[in-house]
Amino acid sequence: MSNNEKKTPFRYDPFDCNPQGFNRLGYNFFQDHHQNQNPSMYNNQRPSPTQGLQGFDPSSYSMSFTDCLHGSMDYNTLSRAFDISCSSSEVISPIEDASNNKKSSTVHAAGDSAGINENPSTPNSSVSSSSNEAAADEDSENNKKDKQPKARENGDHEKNKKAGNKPKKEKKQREPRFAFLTKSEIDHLEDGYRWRKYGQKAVKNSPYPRSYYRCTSQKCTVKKRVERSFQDPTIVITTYEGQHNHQCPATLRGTAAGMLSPSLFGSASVGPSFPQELLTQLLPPLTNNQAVPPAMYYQNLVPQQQLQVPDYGLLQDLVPSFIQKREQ
DNA sequence: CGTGTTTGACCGGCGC
DNA sequence: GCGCCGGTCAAACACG
Repeated sequence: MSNNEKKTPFRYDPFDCNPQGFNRLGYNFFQDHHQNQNPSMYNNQRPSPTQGLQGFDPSSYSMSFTDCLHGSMDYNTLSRAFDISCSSSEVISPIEDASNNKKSSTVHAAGDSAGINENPSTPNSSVSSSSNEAAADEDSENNKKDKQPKARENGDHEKNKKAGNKPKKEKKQREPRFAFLTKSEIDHLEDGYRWRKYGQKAVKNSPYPRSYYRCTSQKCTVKKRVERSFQDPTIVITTYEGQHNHQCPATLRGTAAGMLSPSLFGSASVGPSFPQELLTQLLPPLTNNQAVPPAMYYQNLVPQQQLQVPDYGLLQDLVPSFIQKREQ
């Protein structure tokens, strides 16, 4: 119910461009890379609690992220940018897709710390992750269930599920996913797009349910999941899947999103006026098949001091994998 | 009436 | 084979 927004005092006002508005939300991001198929990455060394955004210099990202904004980078490039960034900031870390396989879902979702227990906490308040199925994990991913019944997504889903028609496992490329950890009291954050909730499920080992949203725009298959970290209820985990193939409604309306010029993403301009909710509006339309993790924007925009999550297993689970990837 | 939410049922993968 | 679980569907419902 969109009433969540009404309830929370932290409701973001897109027009509120003051720094405080920005600071209301602490966030970071994690990237759930599908290419990281090695489950062990979750279990291995964890970054020290002092790692994370410490020393993170947003300005170092400006180039890459600006490019991202313009959709001029491919995912590999982005990844490289991430790696570079990581090397200097130790912030970003690719992680397995949070939901494409059970392993990872247990990881980031709430609570099932099974498999990834001890994790030095990261000082960051938020983490984001993205996954790019197209990138590298075809094998395992494709063999796994394609939860989103392809047929359904394509429209002819009518009675398929009942009919039990199994059009054999066709290779399915899943949409890239980008997850965000947001410190917010709002469950469903405004991001400029319109979403329709199509499901809600209880999350194992978590008192907080997970909500499933789908972009209401026709032919836009973007979905997002929203759940709350059970370890730190103030953290909302939003996972986007896919990219919008249309303009952001808010942008079209000439709202705040329209004010957000990509140039503002320059390091110097990383304005406090960029609330998390708006960031996704800046995502370029699906002009190519590259994944452009909004997370990067977040990363670029979020001053580390805003990241203030004290404890959250989620992040702990997510960040380490980044580190490892970087070290590979 | 259009739009969005709720919620139980269903599907399919996975582990045992 | 069975149960668990994540994800989705779709009817019913709520709301403006």
